[in-house]
Amino acid sequence: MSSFDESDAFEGASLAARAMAARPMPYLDELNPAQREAVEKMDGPVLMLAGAGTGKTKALTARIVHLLNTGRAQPNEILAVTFTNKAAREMKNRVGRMLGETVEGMPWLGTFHAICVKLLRRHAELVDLKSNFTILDTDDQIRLMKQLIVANNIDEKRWPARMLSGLIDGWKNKALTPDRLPAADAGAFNNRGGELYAQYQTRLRELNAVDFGDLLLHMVTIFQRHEDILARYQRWFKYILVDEYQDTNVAQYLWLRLLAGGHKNICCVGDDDQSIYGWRGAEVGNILRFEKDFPGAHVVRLEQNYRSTKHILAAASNVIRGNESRLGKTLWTDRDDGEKVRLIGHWDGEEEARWIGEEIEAMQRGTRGMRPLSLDDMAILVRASHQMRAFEDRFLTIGLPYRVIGGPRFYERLEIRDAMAYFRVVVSPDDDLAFERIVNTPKRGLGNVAQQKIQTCARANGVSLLEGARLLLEEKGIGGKGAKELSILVESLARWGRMAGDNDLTHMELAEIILDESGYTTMWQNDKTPEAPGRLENLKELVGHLKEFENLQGFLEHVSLVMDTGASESEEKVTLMTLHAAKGTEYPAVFLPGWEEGLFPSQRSLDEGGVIWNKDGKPISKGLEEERRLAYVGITRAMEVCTVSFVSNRFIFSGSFKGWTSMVASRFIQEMAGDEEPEEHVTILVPPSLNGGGYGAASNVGVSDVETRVAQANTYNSPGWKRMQARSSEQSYASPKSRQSTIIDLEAVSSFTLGERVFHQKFGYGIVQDIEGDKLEIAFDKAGVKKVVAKFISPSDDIPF
DNA sequence: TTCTTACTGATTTTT
DNA sequence: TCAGTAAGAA
Repeated sequence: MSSFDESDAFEGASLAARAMAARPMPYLDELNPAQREAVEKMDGPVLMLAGAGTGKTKALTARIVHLLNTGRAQPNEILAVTFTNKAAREMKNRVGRMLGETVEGMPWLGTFHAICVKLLRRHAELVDLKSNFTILDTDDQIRLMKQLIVANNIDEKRWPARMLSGLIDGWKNKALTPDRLPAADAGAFNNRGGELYAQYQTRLRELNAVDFGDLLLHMVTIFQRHEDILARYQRWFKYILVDEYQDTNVAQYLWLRLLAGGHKNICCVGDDDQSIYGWRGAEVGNILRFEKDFPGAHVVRLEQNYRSTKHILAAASNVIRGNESRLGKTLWTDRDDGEKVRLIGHWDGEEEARWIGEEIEAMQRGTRGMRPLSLDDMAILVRASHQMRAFEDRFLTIGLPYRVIGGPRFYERLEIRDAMAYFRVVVSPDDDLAFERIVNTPKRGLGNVAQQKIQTCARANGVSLLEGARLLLEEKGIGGKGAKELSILVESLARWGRMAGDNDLTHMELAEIILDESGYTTMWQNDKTPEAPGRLENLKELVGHLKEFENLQGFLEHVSLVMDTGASESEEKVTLMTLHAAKGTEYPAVFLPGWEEGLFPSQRSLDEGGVIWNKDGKPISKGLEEERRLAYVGITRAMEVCTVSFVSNRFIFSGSFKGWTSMVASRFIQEMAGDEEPEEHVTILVPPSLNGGGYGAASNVGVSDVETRVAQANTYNSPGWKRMQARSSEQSYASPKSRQSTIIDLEAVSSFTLGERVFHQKFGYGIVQDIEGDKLEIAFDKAGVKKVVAKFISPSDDIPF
């Protein structure tokens, strides 16, 4: 693939345009009438209401290609915004594929944030920043706020930094600057909210830093205050396209409206029924109001679904019909009826996980005449991430490979953030937050007291922390081993800084030198915790990623905006993720567990979601409607088989309460079946371990029922399970002694020998590699090498199932 | 200063 | 359950 710079892009596109114009435009022929309409209506405001699976990305990319081919705009005159890097990447690729080129020439296709960074770097001085400002992530943000809270003598236990961060984020999402904050909001956070917000903004400016919310907010401010600049961009961006419009917040909305204010050539694509980020500041109102905001808007509905079978679509439509605030679409498909949505009730979460595990294995083999599915074709979508644990436990036990989407990402890990903080200080010595993070990591004997002194010294002289530390050392304001270590660190940082300018040294070599000489690598090598090897592994991987960048600076810039590595795995795996993370994906087989009142819809969304009134004055719960959209998103991920399940008993941890709670099936289950013909699209499955049972029985279990079920469903009555229980209590007795004597220690684990095959409840089967006191090092078949306490291990012939 | 133990509190999450 | 933190002990 060849790349071309912006001046070449002009030639390339017009050549392509002429070549394309000479024959029918093939990309138009592949579109259905609605999609085609959305592509060909190029001027003026267009709202593309694209239901789930209706080929929205296809239409959007075809529109871009069409704009280019018809010569309406050059690649760099089109502004195309998405929410995620993934979406941006995909669109770039697809446009590129259609044009037969990588589209290096579309510099303004990206996320809101990425585009705003680019713009803000050009105009930083207008909001009192330098153009090399740093972008703080959530972690830095919270640490900064914590400092402010402490400095203001506020009890950080009653008023946690996380809470303040949530408030300020919320205000920024609503485009509220400190001076425009309504009194009611300013009074939040123990009456200090507004004040702290203003202080926080001042601190950011002092640090020459912005947070994610600022990227948008600063640009809105600039556009509002400087008409000439706004006008320039209004003219420059001839066409604007917005993906996932239902997810835009107020700040993004204002930003778009300002930019589109001139020609109004804006095309927004979205689906009000898939708006699930209200809690994060997204305003469904933006999409519902589009026609008012842009009078004369052309609305196109994409309603033909290419993804799911008729039954699945019908069940999804039944659910979403329960919502009042929607624009209304009716999805249809010319695919087969397919299989009905399957519904199954279980006794408890463990049984649910076990059943799904077995079902997945069955589908892999190919059941009931259905084609065998790959594990990659199956996904389990849960409401809250803690629900994943039950499945992970089960899958590890049976050795079913799975992948978790979401969760802590690479660049959020402790060791990665530490390493990057080192890089940050080297690249920009003024980065106080990064300096703070690494000054005593690894331990250098620089505790609170010493760090306080550095702070004071820096502030007194009006310099950065690093500079302050240097001055402090000169003045001999600090002694002992801390002083020695600190001077080593200060010198090293200066040395690495000089090395960064050295052309003979690659930035990867520099990174390794920094990590080694700072003692950071050694710190993890000496660490005995089981995570340490993984962390070292991650550090290696980090250095590997550097290869793709020209220098450390470029790398850091990229990482602050793109938090995923985009690494793909090759092995076949079942996917486990939250419903939120599932938006935009599709799988032949989808499992939707945990459909119970209080869990899904979640209690909190019902309590806190707020209420709005419909035109008849009837109250409708915003929270419930969003949950319902989530249910809709879940069902519509399925292409061929959709399995919904719920349990009658769940172990709940909520606040101080901990214990078994009996659950009631989610209202969405009833809604899914529809009113008129209950079982037209839904079929009820009976758990294999039960005779009778079924829907009603499992959702409302009486006491006598409970007892019989325990007897039937409980595999734990097996001798193996009992022996394991006995063993674990026996050895927890033994472990206190093990602290005193190694000899007794060995006795406690003497039932295991090197090379013995054993079983662990969470990690499954493995081989004992090493015995160290009451800890065993075991090479697990599926979970890798781990150190485990002996009491959690049983000989493998002792397994309970 | 650092290691240990006790306590708390718990959706959803991208940039 | 589990992680993250706060207070207390060595």
